[in-house]
Amino acid sequence: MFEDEIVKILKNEIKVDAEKIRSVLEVPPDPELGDIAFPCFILSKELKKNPNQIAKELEQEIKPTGVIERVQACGPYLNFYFNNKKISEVILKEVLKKKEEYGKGKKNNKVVVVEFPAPNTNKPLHLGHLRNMALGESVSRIYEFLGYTVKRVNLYNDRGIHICKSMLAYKKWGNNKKPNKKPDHFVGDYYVLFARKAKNNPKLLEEAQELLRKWEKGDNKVRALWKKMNNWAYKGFNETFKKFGLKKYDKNYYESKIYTKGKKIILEGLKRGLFEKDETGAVIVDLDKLGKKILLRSDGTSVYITQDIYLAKKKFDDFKFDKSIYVVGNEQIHHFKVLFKVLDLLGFKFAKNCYHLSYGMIELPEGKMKSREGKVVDADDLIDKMIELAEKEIRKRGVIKDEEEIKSASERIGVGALKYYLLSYSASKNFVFNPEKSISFEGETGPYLMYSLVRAKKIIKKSKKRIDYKNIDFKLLNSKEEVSLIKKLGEFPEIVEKASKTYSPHILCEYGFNIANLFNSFYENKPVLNASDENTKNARLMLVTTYIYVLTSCLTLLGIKTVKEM
RNA sequence: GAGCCUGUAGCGUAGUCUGGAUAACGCGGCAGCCUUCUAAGCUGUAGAUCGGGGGUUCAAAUCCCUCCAGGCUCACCA
Repeated sequence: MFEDEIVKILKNEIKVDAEKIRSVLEVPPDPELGDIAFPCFILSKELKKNPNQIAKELEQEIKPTGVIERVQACGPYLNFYFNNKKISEVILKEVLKKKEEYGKGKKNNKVVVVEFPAPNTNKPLHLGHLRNMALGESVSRIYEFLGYTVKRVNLYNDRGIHICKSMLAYKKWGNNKKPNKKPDHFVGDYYVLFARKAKNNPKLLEEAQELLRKWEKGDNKVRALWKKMNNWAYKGFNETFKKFGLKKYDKNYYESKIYTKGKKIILEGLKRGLFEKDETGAVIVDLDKLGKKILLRSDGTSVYITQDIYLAKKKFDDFKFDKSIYVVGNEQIHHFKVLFKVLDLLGFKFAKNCYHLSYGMIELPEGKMKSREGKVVDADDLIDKMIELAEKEIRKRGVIKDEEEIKSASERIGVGALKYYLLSYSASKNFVFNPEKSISFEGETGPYLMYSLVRAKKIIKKSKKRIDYKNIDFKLLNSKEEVSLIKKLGEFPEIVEKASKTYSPHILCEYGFNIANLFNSFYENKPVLNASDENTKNARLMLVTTYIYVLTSCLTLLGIKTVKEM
């Protein structure tokens, strides 16, 4: 926020371009050492002096101006100290003026398409989907916040042999029953049943394949069953999406509608000599380091990537996106490299704006999740368990009395804890999920941030009277608790920017925890309502108010809902 | 065989892109703090040869090489 001033000052003293100066500026490891440091190493070669001496000389020559109060050499570093009163004034006034808009980007005309979580319709969602959804939703919100128009899309893998398996099991043993439980779970049960029965009866797989052939021919009965079961799946998914706090999808794509498409694009590419035909008649592309890839089978039918090529173009036609983000697990890294390369070969300009946001797998202490064997952490079960645990904690504390409020707060706290947990890892990391130990409500967790917000809000609520923030004496906010919190609040806009550029919600998790942590120290040590005098009280109230705006924004970007009390 | 990802206190992670000051945070230990705005909180303390080994550099968790361990992937599965 204030680095420009330092760059300007240094530029007058040394012959290094602004860009370079800015890039080496850093935040000292200890606040005692100042706010911004300029390491003088880069000058020592050119000036043939040791950096300590350079720092000393610069210290003599530079006269503090503006928000800079003091310049001090410390070894090879030249440390700049801000005038706390001045930067407090700038930051707090800025937040208070913009309120929930603080850190927001100006509305631009750019469109970002985010695809997630692309489930199969033969079984319910699991923990992996929750990680996917938490990431997809958060990234969507971050881009929206920065002024982009975000289109959330989902792709349903609604056809294929796996779907036919659950269909067959239902046909054989379902007795035409209607779901007596959450409908996607009902469907999933038949998928597991199929796997169990097929273990001792290989003929079942043949039957499922026969079912798939009938489906492809458009057999009325098979299609009707397929529709019925898929609708159960969708109904169940939608409940989970809602419970997990996803915003509505702008568009759903269905594999059944596109799985034969894309052929035309490939054949045109073949005509233009981009691809070749092998001796069997299959269309292939040689991508050098990425290897070869079949684009059309020898019988002329599409493979998976064929429809993905079609879908990529369809998305572009539908939304004219400036960026298209695929939230998909890291086992498909190679697939997306190939996809984007082929799109590029085909001459689609949007190819370079496609991004695969890949994330690591979640394993259980006993090993990988296997849905066929029912060895999964089910999404709904986990969400429900979190909500239950949250409710237990709420009742233990007894702050909330109203039953409706308890229910609503349990949901928000349980889901908030889960989301924070899933988002706090860098996406690329695999991790082991331990149901007993993984998610807690204390320490660096979602509820920690939520609780800190509740305390802040309570202060404002209790203060009752409206405060005139025009006549605040900012030098009263001079304790280390206050100053460090204010400085951190000032970082919010750049933090959001960084999170968007690197598709990294975990940066916001960490930031939210940092400000909550600083606020809690402030809360512990600096009474607001019982401050020693009225001016101090008002200044602190202003700080609390701005904190509420920033933390609320931060939580919203993570997809975490807030509560009034807890 | 090749490519990509991961390896940081007992445990879980951030920091690696863009090299800089005593490697940061949470959990768990240990020692404290509720007559004062909600203790889902706060304070203090112990705990790390940053997977191993080389190299580059004034300076390496960070860059390069190499080895080890785990995961994922490599043309008609999705």
